Amino acid sequence: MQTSTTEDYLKAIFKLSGPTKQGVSTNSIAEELSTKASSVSDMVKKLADKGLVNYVKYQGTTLTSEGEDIALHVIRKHRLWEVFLVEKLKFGWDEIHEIAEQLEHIKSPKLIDKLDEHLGFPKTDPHGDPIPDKNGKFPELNQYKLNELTIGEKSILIGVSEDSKEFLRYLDGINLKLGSSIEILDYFKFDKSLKVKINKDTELTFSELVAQNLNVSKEN
Amino acid sequence: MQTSTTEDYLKAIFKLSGPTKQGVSTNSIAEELSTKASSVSDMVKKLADKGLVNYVKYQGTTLTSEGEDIALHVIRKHRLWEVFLVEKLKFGWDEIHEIAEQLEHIKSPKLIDKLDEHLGFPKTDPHGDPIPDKNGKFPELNQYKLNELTIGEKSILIGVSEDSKEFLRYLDGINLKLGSSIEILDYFKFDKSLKVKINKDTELTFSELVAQNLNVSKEN
DNA sequence: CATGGTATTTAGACAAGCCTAAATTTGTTT
DNA sequence: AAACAAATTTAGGCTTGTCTAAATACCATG
Repeated sequence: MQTSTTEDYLKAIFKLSGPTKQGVSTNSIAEELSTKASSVSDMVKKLADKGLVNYVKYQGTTLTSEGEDIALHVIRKHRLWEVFLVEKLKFGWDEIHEIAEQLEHIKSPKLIDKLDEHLGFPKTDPHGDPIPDKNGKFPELNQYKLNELTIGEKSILIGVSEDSKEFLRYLDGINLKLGSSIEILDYFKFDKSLKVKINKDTELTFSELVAQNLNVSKEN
Repeated sequence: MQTSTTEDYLKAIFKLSGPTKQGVSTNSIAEELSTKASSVSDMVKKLADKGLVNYVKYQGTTLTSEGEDIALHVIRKHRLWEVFLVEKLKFGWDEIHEIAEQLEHIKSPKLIDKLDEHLGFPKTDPHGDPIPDKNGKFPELNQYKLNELTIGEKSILIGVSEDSKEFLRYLDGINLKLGSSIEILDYFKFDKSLKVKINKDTELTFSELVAQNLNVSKEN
């Protein structure tokens, strides 16, 4: 059984790996977890000893399949608890993250299965993020964050995860609406920004932050 | 904010203090928490430094009012989660303790108040134990464990917390039924056993374990 | 291809809690 | 009152995960 710190590291590495499963830098893990690079260096060595990550000095970290499995189960728990907090306890969607950060570490497989049932086997959390099933498989949703797509894929905007006025005005300004098409032209690893073509005519660049908040369906 | 270890110590000391709020021995805390007396010695010193317990070497430990307040809030959380597990998730009453042991350490006052509301402000947990309110006050229930009474008090049996065949047959054997009267004649500190008079005619002795499982109303 | 800057790792410490073994206090028994 | 047993505390160490400071590796730029 893992400590909650171990679970936090695996979850952070999973999140930072992105869909391409690239190696994750020590510094990025440190930033994600609000800790120091030296602590991360120590820790990933220990995780590697336990077979949860692949780690080569100076070359970044990836999850092993066992590590990924644990990360997916933690994400499952986090997202199910978020559904509970919003649906049953009537929390606002902006208050639930840090509570779910704690609840996700509760150890009891039976608890989480019963919670899943109690909630009616939801497929997504209150932010629209997909909830892995008990085997760690994501449901087939045809709903993605734009930054989960790869170069060349075409998609349709079906929603946003952020509803601040600033963000929505920005989308207006570039003429991006629900139903607009978005094609990924290029991906810049350095800042994770995306070059895209929208509405089949306009090329522009999205920062990672913008891309994360655009929910799309892949076009077949 | 307290660590969950601190909360566990305070809860254990509260439980062991009993209604008389007697000083608690190092060894009894160690046993309650499945740890060693030397660890307890260390820890109560630290708790005393933080103002949560009164500790005099070789003379036992009591809670300060601040320590008691924390203990009562942990108990509140534990019992509310137990209600949730049984009422909402349909757990059996025998499976919930260790899950609640984890859930009781979740930090979020708002969470616990919303949970309380969601559950309809229950006054007792699935074992019949009273749930302190958000100020740490126990509800007035006129329902007690027999071992919470003091010498001289008279009571009526209204329920049992343990429903094994062995226990129920034992009660039959001494002619103790719902509605029977029980008067506390004496209390033996050494093994926490009670000398009682039942049905206004028969004197006998209950072990602590038996007394804990007899729920009574005080007679006015 | 040398050099400087950034990323990363190592070295050495620290706090929280736990342990075993040894010392000390308390309290009981004669 | 002495001596022994039980309870308790102290001493010294261990693990997990953290930190700062110093050393080292990588890489881009000139």
